[in-house]
Amino acid sequence: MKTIKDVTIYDVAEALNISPSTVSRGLKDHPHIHKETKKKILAAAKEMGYQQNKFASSLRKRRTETIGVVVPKLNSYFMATVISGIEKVTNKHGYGLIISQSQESGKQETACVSTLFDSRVDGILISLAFDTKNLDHFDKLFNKDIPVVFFDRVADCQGCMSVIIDNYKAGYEATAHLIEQGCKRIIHLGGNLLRNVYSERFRGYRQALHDNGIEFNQKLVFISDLTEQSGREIMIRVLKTNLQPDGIFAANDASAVAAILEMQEAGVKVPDDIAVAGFNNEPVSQVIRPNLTTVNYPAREIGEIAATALIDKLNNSQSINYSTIVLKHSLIVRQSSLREN
Amino acid sequence: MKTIKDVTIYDVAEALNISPSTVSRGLKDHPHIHKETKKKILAAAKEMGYQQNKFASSLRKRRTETIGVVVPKLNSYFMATVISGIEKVTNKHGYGLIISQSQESGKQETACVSTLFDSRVDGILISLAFDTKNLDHFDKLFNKDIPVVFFDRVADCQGCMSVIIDNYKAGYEATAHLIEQGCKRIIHLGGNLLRNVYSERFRGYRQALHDNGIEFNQKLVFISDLTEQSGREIMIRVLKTNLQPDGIFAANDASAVAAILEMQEAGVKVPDDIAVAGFNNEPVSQVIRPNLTTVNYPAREIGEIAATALIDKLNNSQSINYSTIVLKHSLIVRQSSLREN
DNA sequence: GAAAAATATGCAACCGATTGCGTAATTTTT
DNA sequence: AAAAATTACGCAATCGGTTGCATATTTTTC
Repeated sequence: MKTIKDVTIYDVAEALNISPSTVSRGLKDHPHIHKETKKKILAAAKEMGYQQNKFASSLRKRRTETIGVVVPKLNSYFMATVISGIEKVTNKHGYGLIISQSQESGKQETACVSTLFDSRVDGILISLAFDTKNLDHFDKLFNKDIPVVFFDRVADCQGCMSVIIDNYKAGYEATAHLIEQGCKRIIHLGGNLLRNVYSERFRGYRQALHDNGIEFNQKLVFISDLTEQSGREIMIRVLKTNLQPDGIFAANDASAVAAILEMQEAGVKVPDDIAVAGFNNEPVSQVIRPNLTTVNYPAREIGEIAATALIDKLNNSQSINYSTIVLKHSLIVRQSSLREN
Repeated sequence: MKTIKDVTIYDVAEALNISPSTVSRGLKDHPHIHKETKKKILAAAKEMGYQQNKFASSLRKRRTETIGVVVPKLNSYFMATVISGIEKVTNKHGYGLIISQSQESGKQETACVSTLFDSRVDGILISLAFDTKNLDHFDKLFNKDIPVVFFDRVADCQGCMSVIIDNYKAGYEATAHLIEQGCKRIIHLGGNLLRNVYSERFRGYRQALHDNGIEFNQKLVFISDLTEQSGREIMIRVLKTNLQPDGIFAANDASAVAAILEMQEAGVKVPDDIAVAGFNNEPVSQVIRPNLTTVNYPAREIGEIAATALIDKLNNSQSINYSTIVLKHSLIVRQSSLREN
């Protein structure tokens, strides 16, 4: 066994002939320690290869300097980018990150939150699973005043923060744009309406129809898990009916792309027969021909801001308790919806 | 302040009128504890809402039950999928995960490893940055017998494990396939040759040329960072020269897709004028028209296996010390390289 | 120049789980 | 029935940093 003994503050204290408490305080720049003493401590610590033991510290301080993250799925461009943003911020502030996936299942989500709780994370960043119905699994956290920041797929709950975009407005804009291009029978490919992002986009869709004197038709709305698979299946079904859509507003790019591919195979022309708009501005939107009109979603910023908000809260519990941060989005118009006028 | 006191083994011990050590042992199924006693302990612990304090445990056991992960970039489909696989395994075994990004920089990588070391992770999973030149930054870990498992972008070092695919063979197969389709002047879009994955793919490319009596031409090789951006720029340059390529073997899908898009804009026909093969089988390969021929890379499996190997090593340090695990890949032939014969 | 205040350092009790060793109770062996 | 082995449990030290309070030293105040 090669378990080399680590250097502790006791070793440093002994080397300098001072007490461990002074070393501890010196290391963290405590105001009561003399400048010269601090210098000596820092120098000795460095030379001896001292390395703080975080457990001892956590044990005593009752803080782990670790943040838990729960996302529905890791392997989407959007989520990976959000996490990339989170990591950047937390890393800069010396926090560790524990990442887990709910796999779009409320049950799994409960398990993830529970595990993070058991790991005593200082706070949690979360985007809800498809079928999460209530927030009971957060009670443990609330009871212990562990802050929770929701991003993207958020929930109403008092005292916790949310980082989102205005999904209603974005849905409205996308739909209005399609209408402007002459669409009158617009299909909506939506996600589970339990989730704010999807219900809001849907609401925007309906309102845009209404404001432009188009009657809402429930038959044109398809709710699914928004996977490529589902997009294809729905499109196959649609093309067999006589719904005769002339536009599609999809709640994500994956299903929009799937729909386009399926239409092209069936000989339907995009955008002339059917114009399409997606959501998220994933890279694939610029690969598909015609390029996909979509809503730009500031993924990295969402991650950065959510993480910053959480850390802020942790460092300064009486900080401003804003409940919601809304980031800017923008409609990116590309060929998939642009018709010659 | 609402810092509610946690339930400890002392509380449980007191409630049952036994000693804390017995509670501790009972909780982890120690063989010296009576069955009935264990039952009582478990029941009481559950009822009282006992929750293990991992720091106290880590402090004493000198283990964190946490694994560090370093990847070049998080926001690629490939990496996100690998991590998804890692998370699945580590989560099942009760390990936490600390994820960090080197951003393809050796310097950043050193910082990441150092931070993970300071966090006392039990082991590390890593895929090397583009320009990592040596393994000095792992010395700390080696000195303390902290196991390191490399995946995808690996390095030679004694005593550590690697999880990869046979990149040489894959490169060979992709190139041979293009040759079979009649290509004679095949461009190679490669990555930094410091990294095994790219040098091996390149080696496969050369060998396939050689075995088919085609002379290697350095002018047809373009080394870059393999971003979409680079792919486009290189292609623009190529189309201005009189290199007259009739095939492209790209070391990843992103650059292959970029090349195709650029060619299509220039009126070059894929695959008839130039046939294309990529690498990784990212989702985008099935969106681009024509669909991209590529090498299927078992990303999730790589993550799962690397994590399993590491945990195995942690739980059983005298476990079999295989140095390398090679997973199966497969060439997926699609329209981008298929010509009418 | 004595009292008060400010500055600098040390003492020792934590935080909560783990574990080597000792002891008591029970069972097995001879 | 005595000795040995096994089983079940408790004692108390330990992991290493933190922090309230006490003490020592220096500076400021009147």
